[in-house]
Amino acid sequence: MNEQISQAVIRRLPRYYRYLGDLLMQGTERISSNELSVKMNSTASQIRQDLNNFGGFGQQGYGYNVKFLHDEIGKILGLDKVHNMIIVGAGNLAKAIVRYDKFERLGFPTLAMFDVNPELFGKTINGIKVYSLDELESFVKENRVDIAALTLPKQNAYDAANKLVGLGVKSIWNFAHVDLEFEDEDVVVENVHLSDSLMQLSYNITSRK
Amino acid sequence: MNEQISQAVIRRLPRYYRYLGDLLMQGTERISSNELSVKMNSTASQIRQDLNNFGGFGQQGYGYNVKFLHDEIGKILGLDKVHNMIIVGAGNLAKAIVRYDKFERLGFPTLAMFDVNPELFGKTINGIKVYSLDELESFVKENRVDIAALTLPKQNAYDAANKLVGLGVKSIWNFAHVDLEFEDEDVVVENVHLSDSLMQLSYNITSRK
DNA sequence: TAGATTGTTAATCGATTAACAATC
DNA sequence: TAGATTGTTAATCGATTAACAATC
Repeated sequence: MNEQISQAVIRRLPRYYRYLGDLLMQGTERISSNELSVKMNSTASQIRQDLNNFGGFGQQGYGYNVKFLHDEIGKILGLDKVHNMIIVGAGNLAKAIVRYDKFERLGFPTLAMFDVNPELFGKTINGIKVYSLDELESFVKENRVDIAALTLPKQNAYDAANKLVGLGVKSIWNFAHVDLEFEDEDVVVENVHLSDSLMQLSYNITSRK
Repeated sequence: MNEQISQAVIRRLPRYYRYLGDLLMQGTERISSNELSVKMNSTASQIRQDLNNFGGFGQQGYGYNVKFLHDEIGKILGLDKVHNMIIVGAGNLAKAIVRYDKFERLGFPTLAMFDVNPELFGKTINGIKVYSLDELESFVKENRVDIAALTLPKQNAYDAANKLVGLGVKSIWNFAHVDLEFEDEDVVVENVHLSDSLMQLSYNITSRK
């Protein structure tokens, strides 16, 4: 798999996955790109183009088998594998993530949380233990950590991120309001910048007036 | 202001705002599009194009005045105005939002939270009171509510969203994993789909292998 | 076989980058 | 005035949409 697929396409995959999951639950067996495009408010053409980046999942004259396509997109997204997660920074956002069962169900269990605040050490949130940041190194060495969610303040995010990458963690789900960059080319970063999102909303409010 | 500006541009504005804010704090007075592009890992051309959608903020031979540009982008994003916010669904994510002072500092104070759980009624989180969802109507009528953050489960999100829009709330910051659509054309929705974000990360992990 | 719908190529549209004249 | 750097037009690149032959 080497023809680099654009992030525009990747960003749409979870949405396909969600709509197909809904259809599956409703017991729908097959769907055409056109029917799906109506539901999703997109175009049949885009759907077919997107899917054909990964292979021919449909059948002429029939459309797509919902269950099969759902499974295939799941595999493309790596949802057939378990990705162990740790959360660095045990604040409110961390709590929200660790209490949100859905991530675990999707194959992203949280193994542990880390913080600098000694009052939290040893406490558990939703059954997940909070460790001292000092224990990060030994923890990462003893456990397979696929993803580190960074939910700490801007100022501490850089150091934590570098430490994590130094320890071999290859992917970071970054909630801190900074742009992380690494020398190591195969570190993957996904940013969730809530204030950027809020500002975008604000712009769209303002521009409608 | 009518030449519709693309969301691709808008999505970059908060990032400009952040970098300019950092420069401001460092005491930098002026910056050229080229210097800024190096810092931001983008292109000088893109920066100039983006900014010129809104006006000529620079000066030939000089570059951009950091403070002036920062302020102007703030105004474009509507950060010179206060946007009152309520949070519907007083779960962990709601707590994270209401405890994150930054939003208030940016001009997005939270007025109140709403939930269905009677145990929460009357409680305050970070000084913000939790009301019953039944009180939503009277609250919205008595207070100016610019933004409603939706942090409740999928199943309840539709109803809450429709109720809000029916009451005249024009913009929704949607954390529920559904796509909201409204007849009212000037309702603005900004989605934060955390699981989509996580899946995108997962894809990028998988595709690097 | 006829009808439906995909997979895929071609056309269009929009966004990014390059180039350069205008101007501070 | 000379140098720097913008604002803006033109060129390129990439993503979306349209069209249609392939095929179930």
